[in-house]
Amino acid sequence: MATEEYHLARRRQVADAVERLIAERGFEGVTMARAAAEAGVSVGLVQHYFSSKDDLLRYAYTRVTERMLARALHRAEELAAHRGSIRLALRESLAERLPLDEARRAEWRVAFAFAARAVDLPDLAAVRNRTEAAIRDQLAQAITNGKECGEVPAETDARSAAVGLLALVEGLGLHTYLDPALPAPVVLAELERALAGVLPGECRHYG
Amino acid sequence: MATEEYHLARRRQVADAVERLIAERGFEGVTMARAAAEAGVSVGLVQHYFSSKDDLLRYAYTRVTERMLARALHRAEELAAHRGSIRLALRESLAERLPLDEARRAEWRVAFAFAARAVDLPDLAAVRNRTEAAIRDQLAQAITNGKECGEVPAETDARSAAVGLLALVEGLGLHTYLDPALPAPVVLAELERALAGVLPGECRHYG
DNA sequence: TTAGACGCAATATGATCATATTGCGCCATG
DNA sequence: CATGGCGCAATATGATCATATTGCGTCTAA
Repeated sequence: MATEEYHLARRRQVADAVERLIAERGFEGVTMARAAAEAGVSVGLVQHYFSSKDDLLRYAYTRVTERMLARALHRAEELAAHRGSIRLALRESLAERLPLDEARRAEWRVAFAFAARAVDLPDLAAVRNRTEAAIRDQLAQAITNGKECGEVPAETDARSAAVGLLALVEGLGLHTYLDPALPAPVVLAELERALAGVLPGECRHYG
Repeated sequence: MATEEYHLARRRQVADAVERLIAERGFEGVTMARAAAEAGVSVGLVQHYFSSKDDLLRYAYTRVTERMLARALHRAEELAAHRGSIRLALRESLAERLPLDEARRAEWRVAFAFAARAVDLPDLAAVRNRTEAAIRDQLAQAITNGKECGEVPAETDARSAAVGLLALVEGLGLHTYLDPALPAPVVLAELERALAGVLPGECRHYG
């Protein structure tokens, strides 16, 4: 009965409830009692599986970032298989991080809430930095591939370019989320412009 | 004795204390009692001048954004007077918003803390959107000026470009602040690359 | 000179939370 | 059938806060 599998499932059950709470009421809306209620369990259970609230939050954030990363990797593989242009691949995977529809808005809100708290909580910052670095590597790899087939100028520093693209997407995300007056086409056009800056060429081979 | 001037000074005294608290302990570190202590006054005084904590925070944020905006305007005038290149002017005023030294880190932390809360508090979001729009206008104006003297291609949409540049700077700021492993030169280089994307030319006349 | 309003201090109130404590049912094992 | 430990539920504890209340000194104006 003490299966590890079972324990893991309970931890996830609570962590998922935390995500839902953040999406609905923001970070401030998360309390031990509410997390328990949302997960349909008792406060005692939550305490049993997490040594403190910080521990719970760190676990929940790790889950969020792992999911984001897994999606990025999956998408990269998918596109490698289909051999589309690198620029197209980058556009897709970057645009996916923008809060342009309700589902993405909810996800974005959760991820951003954690990022904002990471400014004060080094634990969360560490989780975040690890993930961002992995995503940057992913982007940098794609850009490097682009060099080989002429989509990207040889003198481009792939790692720097990845930093810039990722930062742009995060900034655009914040604006998009907060300012309903900002039209989505403008946001996407700016992403496109930035991509054009990095990948002036086009090619059909990938990887 | 009931001079308006006096009232204003007290309000500012408390609002400044709030800023210091955020810079030192983050948004969570702000309580009515601590704000009063930091300002060197009683809790009663704070309550007397602000109808609620939210009111106090909104006032403090308004002050922060007004200062940022005033600085942007001042810098624009300064550069118009000296007639440097527009690209130089944009670089300066954008780089200024990055947390690259301790003073800017503190300012950035305060501004970001408010922006993060703005996700949940529409009052703060309104304050923010107003300011961001003004700064974007400022940038857009500079870019438009660039068209007249050939620094900027005629087909560029100045407003869109401003959105992109501002978003990039905000994203770079977040990365810079959270990730000490990210070298400052890379961040500045990416800002430069983005500027090159918008202003491929150079010219010496401004305004 | 006194009535009252204003500016503020001190303290009370009550809500909310994270966490500590206690104990109970159930299952495995002896 | 004991017994002991594990998984949890229920509740207690104490801290922290925003805000309400109360009252006091001082300046103003009649």
